[in-house]
Amino acid sequence: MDALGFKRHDHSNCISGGVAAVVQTCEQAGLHFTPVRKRVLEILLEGHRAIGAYEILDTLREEGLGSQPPVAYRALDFLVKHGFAHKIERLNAFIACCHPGDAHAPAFLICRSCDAVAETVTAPAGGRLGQAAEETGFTIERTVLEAEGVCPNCQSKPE
Amino acid sequence: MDALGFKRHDHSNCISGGVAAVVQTCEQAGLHFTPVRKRVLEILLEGHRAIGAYEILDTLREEGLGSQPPVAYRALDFLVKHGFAHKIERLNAFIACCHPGDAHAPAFLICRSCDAVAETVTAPAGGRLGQAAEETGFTIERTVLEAEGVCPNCQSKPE
DNA sequence: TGATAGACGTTACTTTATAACACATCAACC
DNA sequence: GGTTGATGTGTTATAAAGTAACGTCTATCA
Repeated sequence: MDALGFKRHDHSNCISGGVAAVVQTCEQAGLHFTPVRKRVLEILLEGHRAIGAYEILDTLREEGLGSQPPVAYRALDFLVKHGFAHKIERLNAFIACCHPGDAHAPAFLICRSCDAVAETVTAPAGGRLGQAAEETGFTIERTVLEAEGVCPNCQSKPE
Repeated sequence: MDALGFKRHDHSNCISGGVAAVVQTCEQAGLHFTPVRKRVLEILLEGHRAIGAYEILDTLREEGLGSQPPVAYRALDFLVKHGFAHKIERLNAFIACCHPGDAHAPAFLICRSCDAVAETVTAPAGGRLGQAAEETGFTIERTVLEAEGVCPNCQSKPE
Protein backbone atom coordinates (compact mmCIF):
# COMPACT_ATOMS: atom_id res chain seq x y z
CA MET A 1 0.00 0.00 0.00
CA ASP A 2 1.47 3.31 -0.88
CA ALA A 3 1.95 5.70 1.94
CA LEU A 4 -0.33 8.54 1.01
CA GLY A 5 -4.01 9.01 0.78
CA PHE A 6 -4.43 12.31 -0.99
CA LYS A 7 -4.54 10.78 -4.44
CA ARG A 8 -7.60 9.67 -6.30
CA HIS A 9 -8.08 5.96 -6.12
CA ASP A 10 -10.64 3.22 -6.41
CA HIS A 11 -12.38 3.77 -3.16
CA SER A 12 -14.81 0.83 -3.17
CA ASN A 13 -11.78 -1.37 -3.49
CA CYS A 14 -10.30 0.35 -0.51
CA ILE A 15 -13.34 -0.54 1.60
CA SER A 16 -13.84 -4.15 0.56
CA GLY A 17 -10.13 -4.83 0.73
CA GLY A 18 -9.85 -3.25 4.14
CA VAL A 19 -12.71 -5.27 5.56
CA ALA A 20 -11.47 -8.50 4.00
CA ALA A 21 -8.02 -8.06 5.48
CA VAL A 22 -9.44 -7.53 8.95
CA VAL A 23 -11.83 -10.48 8.63
CA GLN A 24 -8.89 -12.68 7.82
CA THR A 25 -6.72 -11.35 10.63
CA CYS A 26 -9.54 -11.84 13.12
CA GLU A 27 -10.13 -15.41 12.02
CA GLN A 28 -6.49 -16.23 12.40
CA ALA A 29 -6.25 -14.56 15.79
CA GLY A 30 -9.55 -15.84 17.11
CA LEU A 31 -11.04 -12.37 17.49
CA HIS A 32 -14.76 -11.70 17.29
CA PHE A 33 -15.39 -9.38 14.37
CA THR A 34 -19.00 -8.68 15.30
CA PRO A 35 -21.55 -6.74 13.20
CA VAL A 36 -21.10 -3.53 15.17
CA ARG A 37 -17.32 -3.69 14.91
CA LYS A 38 -17.50 -4.46 11.23
CA ARG A 39 -19.90 -1.63 10.54
CA VAL A 40 -17.73 0.86 12.44
CA LEU A 41 -14.72 -0.20 10.41
CA GLU A 42 -16.74 0.23 7.20
CA ILE A 43 -17.82 3.69 8.27
CA LEU A 44 -14.20 4.64 8.87
CA LEU A 45 -13.08 3.17 5.56
CA GLU A 46 -15.88 4.91 3.69
CA GLY A 47 -14.99 8.24 5.19
CA HIS A 48 -11.28 8.07 4.50
CA ARG A 49 -10.84 10.83 7.00
CA ALA A 50 -10.83 11.21 10.76
CA ILE A 51 -14.34 10.71 12.13
CA GLY A 52 -15.48 11.48 15.65
CA ALA A 53 -17.02 8.83 17.86
CA TYR A 54 -20.32 10.68 18.03
CA GLU A 55 -20.54 11.00 14.28
CA ILE A 56 -20.04 7.26 14.00
CA LEU A 57 -22.65 6.76 16.67
CA ASP A 58 -25.14 8.80 14.65
CA THR A 59 -24.74 6.41 11.76
CA LEU A 60 -25.04 3.36 13.97
CA ARG A 61 -28.17 4.79 15.50
CA GLU A 62 -29.79 5.35 12.11
CA GLU A 63 -29.08 1.75 11.27
CA GLY A 64 -30.34 0.39 14.56
CA LEU A 65 -26.96 -0.88 15.61
CA GLY A 66 -26.69 1.02 18.85
CA SER A 67 -27.59 4.40 20.21
CA GLN A 68 -25.46 5.05 23.26
CA PRO A 69 -21.85 6.29 23.36
CA PRO A 70 -20.35 3.14 24.89
CA VAL A 71 -21.42 1.15 21.83
CA ALA A 72 -19.32 3.29 19.55
CA TYR A 73 -16.42 3.60 21.96
CA ARG A 74 -16.26 -0.13 22.57
CA ALA A 75 -16.12 -0.91 18.90
CA LEU A 76 -13.49 1.77 18.38
CA ASP A 77 -11.45 0.48 21.31
CA PHE A 78 -11.47 -2.96 19.73
CA LEU A 79 -10.37 -1.65 16.35
CA VAL A 80 -7.64 0.55 17.81
CA LYS A 81 -6.39 -2.10 20.20
CA HIS A 82 -5.85 -4.54 17.38
CA GLY A 83 -4.41 -2.03 14.98
CA PHE A 84 -7.34 -1.91 12.57
CA ALA A 85 -7.88 1.77 13.23
CA HIS A 86 -5.99 4.63 14.82
CA LYS A 87 -6.97 7.53 16.99
CA ILE A 88 -5.93 10.97 15.79
CA GLU A 89 -5.24 12.70 19.08
CA ARG A 90 -5.15 16.15 17.57
CA LEU A 91 -8.71 15.78 16.34
CA ASN A 92 -10.19 13.45 18.94
CA ALA A 93 -11.25 11.31 16.04
CA PHE A 94 -10.58 7.97 14.45
CA ILE A 95 -9.42 6.65 11.10
CA ALA A 96 -9.15 3.21 9.53
CA CYS A 97 -5.66 1.79 9.28
CA CYS A 98 -4.15 1.66 5.80
CA HIS A 99 -2.25 -1.53 6.33
CA PRO A 100 -3.73 -3.61 9.11
CA GLY A 101 -1.76 -6.65 9.97
CA ASP A 102 1.71 -5.16 9.88
CA ALA A 103 3.09 -3.98 13.15
CA HIS A 104 3.88 -0.35 12.55
CA ALA A 105 4.31 3.04 14.16
CA PRO A 106 1.84 5.14 12.24
CA ALA A 107 2.22 8.80 11.41
CA PHE A 108 -0.37 11.12 9.98
CA LEU A 109 -0.59 14.10 7.68
CA ILE A 110 -3.68 16.10 8.56
CA CYS A 111 -5.05 18.74 6.21
CA ARG A 112 -6.48 21.63 8.21
CA SER A 113 -8.42 22.82 5.22
CA CYS A 114 -10.32 19.73 4.05
CA ASP A 115 -9.74 17.42 7.04
CA ALA A 116 -8.34 14.65 4.90
CA VAL A 117 -5.85 12.47 6.73
CA ALA A 118 -3.11 10.39 5.16
CA GLU A 119 -1.33 7.66 7.03
CA THR A 120 2.30 7.03 6.44
CA VAL A 121 5.00 5.20 8.30
CA THR A 122 8.01 6.43 10.15
CA ALA A 123 10.68 5.18 12.46
CA PRO A 124 10.43 7.63 15.31
CA ALA A 125 12.23 5.36 17.75
CA GLY A 126 15.20 5.40 15.43
CA GLY A 127 15.32 9.13 14.90
CA ARG A 128 16.31 11.98 17.11
CA LEU A 129 13.53 11.28 19.54
CA GLY A 130 14.64 7.69 19.98
CA GLN A 131 18.14 8.94 20.52
CA ALA A 132 17.03 11.43 23.18
CA ALA A 133 14.98 8.71 24.87
CA GLU A 134 17.89 6.32 24.90
CA GLU A 135 20.19 8.90 26.41
CA THR A 136 17.94 9.31 29.44
CA GLY A 137 16.88 5.72 29.75
CA PHE A 138 13.28 6.33 28.74
CA THR A 139 11.57 3.32 27.16
CA ILE A 140 9.22 4.24 24.35
CA GLU A 141 6.16 2.02 24.04
CA ARG A 142 4.04 4.00 21.67
CA THR A 143 4.34 7.19 19.69
CA VAL A 144 1.92 9.76 18.42
CA LEU A 145 3.16 11.57 15.35
CA GLU A 146 0.76 13.91 13.67
CA ALA A 147 1.64 16.66 11.23
CA GLU A 148 -0.86 19.39 10.55
CA GLY A 149 -0.74 21.40 7.36
CA VAL A 150 -2.22 21.73 3.91
CA CYS A 151 -2.64 18.85 1.49
CA PRO A 152 -1.74 19.14 -2.20
CA ASN A 153 -5.37 19.35 -3.29
CA CYS A 154 -6.09 22.30 -1.01
CA GLN A 155 -2.87 24.11 -1.88
CA SER A 156 -3.81 24.34 -5.51
CA LYS A 157 -7.08 26.02 -4.57
CA PRO A 158 -6.77 29.83 -4.19
CA GLU A 159 -8.40 29.66 -0.74
CA MET B 1 18.83 23.78 28.29
CA ASP B 2 19.32 20.10 28.35
CA ALA B 3 16.68 18.09 26.68
CA LEU B 4 15.32 16.03 29.50
CA GLY B 5 13.31 16.67 32.57
CA PHE B 6 13.54 13.42 34.49
CA LYS B 7 16.59 14.44 36.46
CA ARG B 8 16.66 16.12 39.83
CA HIS B 9 17.32 19.80 39.55
CA ASP B 10 16.89 23.09 41.32
CA HIS B 11 13.24 23.55 40.76
CA SER B 12 12.74 27.01 42.22
CA ASN B 13 15.32 28.17 39.74
CA CYS B 14 13.31 26.52 37.01
CA ILE B 15 10.24 28.55 37.94
CA SER B 16 11.79 31.96 38.44
CA GLY B 17 13.93 31.55 35.35
CA GLY B 18 10.96 30.44 33.27
CA VAL B 19 8.85 33.39 34.34
CA ALA B 20 11.67 35.86 33.83
CA ALA B 21 12.31 34.63 30.30
CA VAL B 22 8.66 35.05 29.39
CA VAL B 23 8.45 38.48 31.00
CA GLN B 24 11.35 39.59 28.87
CA THR B 25 9.99 38.09 25.67
CA CYS B 26 6.62 39.73 26.26
CA GLU B 27 8.17 43.12 26.85
CA GLN B 28 10.15 42.87 23.67
CA ALA B 29 7.17 41.70 21.66
CA GLY B 30 4.65 44.06 23.25
CA LEU B 31 2.53 41.27 24.68
CA HIS B 32 0.43 41.69 27.80
CA PHE B 33 1.66 39.26 30.42
CA THR B 34 -1.28 39.79 32.77
CA PRO B 35 -1.61 38.42 36.31
CA VAL B 36 -3.81 35.51 35.27
CA ARG B 37 -1.47 34.53 32.46
CA LYS B 38 1.52 34.79 34.72
CA ARG B 39 -0.08 32.72 37.43
CA VAL B 40 -1.07 30.00 34.96
CA LEU B 41 2.50 29.84 33.71
CA GLU B 42 3.75 29.58 37.28
CA ILE B 43 1.33 26.75 38.01
CA LEU B 44 2.60 24.90 34.97
CA LEU B 45 6.22 25.51 35.89
CA GLU B 46 5.62 24.42 39.48
CA GLY B 47 4.00 21.21 38.36
CA HIS B 48 6.64 20.21 35.86
CA ARG B 49 4.15 17.80 34.41
CA ALA B 50 1.12 17.96 32.18
CA ILE B 51 -1.75 19.65 34.00
CA GLY B 52 -5.36 19.74 32.87
CA ALA B 53 -7.17 23.03 32.33
CA TYR B 54 -9.65 22.27 35.08
CA GLU B 55 -6.96 21.50 37.59
CA ILE B 56 -5.39 24.86 36.79
CA LEU B 57 -8.79 26.46 37.13
CA ASP B 58 -9.16 24.97 40.61
CA THR B 59 -6.00 26.71 41.71
CA LEU B 60 -7.02 30.00 40.13
CA ARG B 61 -10.37 29.77 41.87
CA GLU B 62 -8.76 29.23 45.27
CA GLU B 63 -6.68 32.32 44.69
CA GLY B 64 -9.57 34.43 43.46
CA LEU B 65 -8.15 34.80 39.99
CA GLY B 66 -11.08 33.37 38.09
CA SER B 67 -13.60 30.63 38.48
CA GLN B 68 -14.98 29.80 35.05
CA PRO B 69 -13.41 27.61 32.36
CA PRO B 70 -12.89 30.36 29.80
CA VAL B 71 -10.54 32.14 32.19
CA ALA B 72 -8.19 29.17 32.26
CA TYR B 73 -8.55 28.35 28.58
CA ARG B 74 -7.88 31.91 27.52
CA ALA B 75 -4.71 32.10 29.52
CA LEU B 76 -3.61 28.72 28.19
CA ASP B 77 -4.39 29.77 24.63
CA PHE B 78 -2.19 32.80 25.08
CA LEU B 79 0.69 30.76 26.47
CA VAL B 80 0.43 28.09 23.80
CA LYS B 81 0.02 30.57 20.98
CA HIS B 82 3.22 32.34 21.90
CA GLY B 83 5.16 29.20 22.62
CA PHE B 84 5.38 29.63 26.40
CA ALA B 85 3.52 26.38 26.97
CA HIS B 86 2.50 23.35 24.95
CA LYS B 87 -0.55 21.19 24.81
CA ILE B 88 -0.02 17.48 25.24
CA GLU B 89 -2.70 16.11 22.94
CA ARG B 90 -2.45 12.62 24.28
CA LEU B 91 -3.38 13.81 27.76
CA ASN B 92 -5.55 16.82 27.00
CA ALA B 93 -3.27 18.71 29.29
CA PHE B 94 -0.69 21.48 29.24
CA ILE B 95 2.93 21.92 30.18
CA ALA B 96 5.28 24.88 30.41
CA CYS B 97 7.83 25.16 27.65
CA CYS B 98 11.42 24.36 28.57
CA HIS B 99 12.99 26.92 26.31
CA PRO B 100 10.58 29.71 25.44
CA GLY B 101 11.89 32.15 22.95
CA ASP B 102 13.44 29.74 20.52
CA ALA B 103 11.34 28.67 17.61
CA HIS B 104 11.19 24.91 17.90
CA ALA B 105 9.21 21.81 17.08
CA PRO B 106 8.74 20.26 20.48
CA ALA B 107 8.53 16.57 21.22
CA PHE B 108 7.56 14.91 24.46
CA LEU B 109 8.37 11.82 26.43
CA ILE B 110 5.40 10.93 28.61
CA CYS B 111 5.74 8.48 31.48
CA ARG B 112 2.57 6.42 31.78
CA SER B 113 3.49 5.42 35.31
CA CYS B 114 4.20 8.72 37.06
CA ASP B 115 2.83 11.16 34.46
CA ALA B 116 6.07 13.10 34.27
CA VAL B 117 6.64 14.72 30.90
CA ALA B 118 9.98 15.71 29.42
CA GLU B 119 10.30 18.04 26.50
CA THR B 120 12.95 17.51 23.93
CA VAL B 121 13.52 18.73 20.42
CA THR B 122 13.42 16.98 17.11
CA ALA B 123 13.46 17.77 13.46
CA PRO B 124 10.40 15.94 12.24
CA ALA B 125 10.14 17.91 9.05
CA GLY B 126 13.59 16.74 8.11
CA GLY B 127 13.02 13.09 8.89
CA ARG B 128 11.04 10.41 7.17
CA LEU B 129 7.80 12.20 7.76
CA GLY B 130 9.08 15.35 6.12
CA GLN B 131 10.26 13.26 3.24
CA ALA B 132 6.87 11.57 2.85
CA ALA B 133 5.18 14.97 3.02
CA GLU B 134 7.44 16.42 0.40
CA GLU B 135 6.80 13.54 -1.96
CA THR B 136 3.08 14.19 -1.97
CA GLY B 137 3.26 17.96 -1.85
CA PHE B 138 1.88 18.24 1.67
CA THR B 139 3.00 21.37 3.53
CA ILE B 140 3.64 20.76 7.21
CA GLU B 141 2.81 23.69 9.46
CA ARG B 142 2.93 22.08 12.86
CA THR B 143 3.73 18.67 14.28
CA VAL B 144 2.64 16.76 17.31
CA LEU B 145 5.21 14.25 18.48
CA GLU B 146 4.51 12.46 21.71
CA ALA B 147 6.12 9.27 22.90
CA GLU B 148 4.50 7.29 25.67
CA GLY B 149 6.48 4.89 27.79
CA VAL B 150 8.27 4.51 31.08
CA CYS B 151 10.74 7.02 32.48
CA PRO B 152 14.04 5.99 34.03
CA ASN B 153 12.82 6.64 37.58
CA CYS B 154 9.82 4.35 37.17
CA GLN B 155 11.77 1.62 35.44
CA SER B 156 14.04 1.17 38.41
CA LYS B 157 11.03 0.62 40.65
CA PRO B 158 9.83 -3.02 40.74
CA GLU B 159 6.36 -1.93 39.72
C1' DT C 1 -25.84 -28.30 32.96
C1' DG C 2 -23.86 -25.04 35.20
C1' DA C 3 -20.06 -21.80 35.06
C1' DT C 4 -17.47 -18.52 32.76
C1' DA C 5 -16.08 -15.11 29.45
C1' DG C 6 -17.11 -11.95 25.96
C1' DA C 7 -20.08 -8.75 23.85
C1' DC C 8 -23.97 -5.67 24.00
C1' DG C 9 -27.79 -2.30 26.00
C1' DT C 10 -28.67 1.29 28.96
C1' DT C 11 -28.50 4.88 32.57
C1' DA C 12 -26.11 8.22 34.45
C1' DC C 13 -22.27 10.90 34.87
C1' DT C 14 -17.54 13.08 34.35
C1' DT C 15 -14.23 15.63 31.84
C1' DT C 16 -12.89 18.77 28.31
C1' DA C 17 -13.90 22.77 25.61
C1' DT C 18 -16.34 26.75 23.50
C1' DA C 19 -19.99 30.31 22.09
C1' DA C 20 -21.80 34.49 23.25
C1' DC C 21 -22.41 38.67 25.55
C1' DA C 22 -21.52 42.27 29.08
C1' DC C 23 -18.15 45.07 31.13
C1' DA C 24 -13.49 47.12 32.15
C1' DT C 25 -9.15 49.16 30.84
C1' DC C 26 -6.06 51.71 28.16
C1' DA C 27 -3.92 54.06 24.38
C1' DA C 28 -4.55 56.88 20.14
C1' DC C 29 -6.62 60.41 18.14
C1' DC C 30 -9.57 64.35 16.95
C1' DG D 1 -11.66 65.81 27.38
C1' DG D 2 -14.52 62.71 25.02
C1' DT D 3 -14.70 59.09 21.48
C1' DT D 4 -13.15 55.04 19.48
C1' DG D 5 -11.13 50.61 19.00
C1' DA D 6 -8.44 46.90 20.64
C1' DT D 7 -7.61 43.84 24.20
C1' DG D 8 -8.58 41.40 28.30
C1' DT D 9 -11.78 39.70 31.95
C1' DG D 10 -16.33 37.87 34.16
C1' DT D 11 -20.20 35.14 33.51
C1' DT D 12 -23.91 32.13 31.75
C1' DA D 13 -24.94 28.46 29.26
C1' DT D 14 -24.02 24.66 26.47
C1' DA D 15 -21.51 21.57 23.39
C1' DA D 16 -18.42 17.71 22.65
C1' DA D 17 -15.80 13.79 24.21
C1' DG D 18 -15.38 9.93 27.16
C1' DT D 19 -16.37 6.49 31.02
C1' DA D 20 -18.28 3.86 35.22
C1' DA D 21 -21.34 0.63 36.48
C1' DC D 22 -24.74 -2.72 36.13
C1' DG D 23 -27.77 -5.95 33.88
C1' DT D 24 -28.52 -9.26 30.10
C1' DC D 25 -27.65 -12.40 26.52
C1' DT D 26 -25.13 -16.06 24.34
C1' DA D 27 -21.57 -19.17 23.11
C1' DT D 28 -18.33 -22.26 24.81
C1' DC D 29 -16.60 -25.62 27.57
C1' DA D 30 -15.50 -28.24 31.87
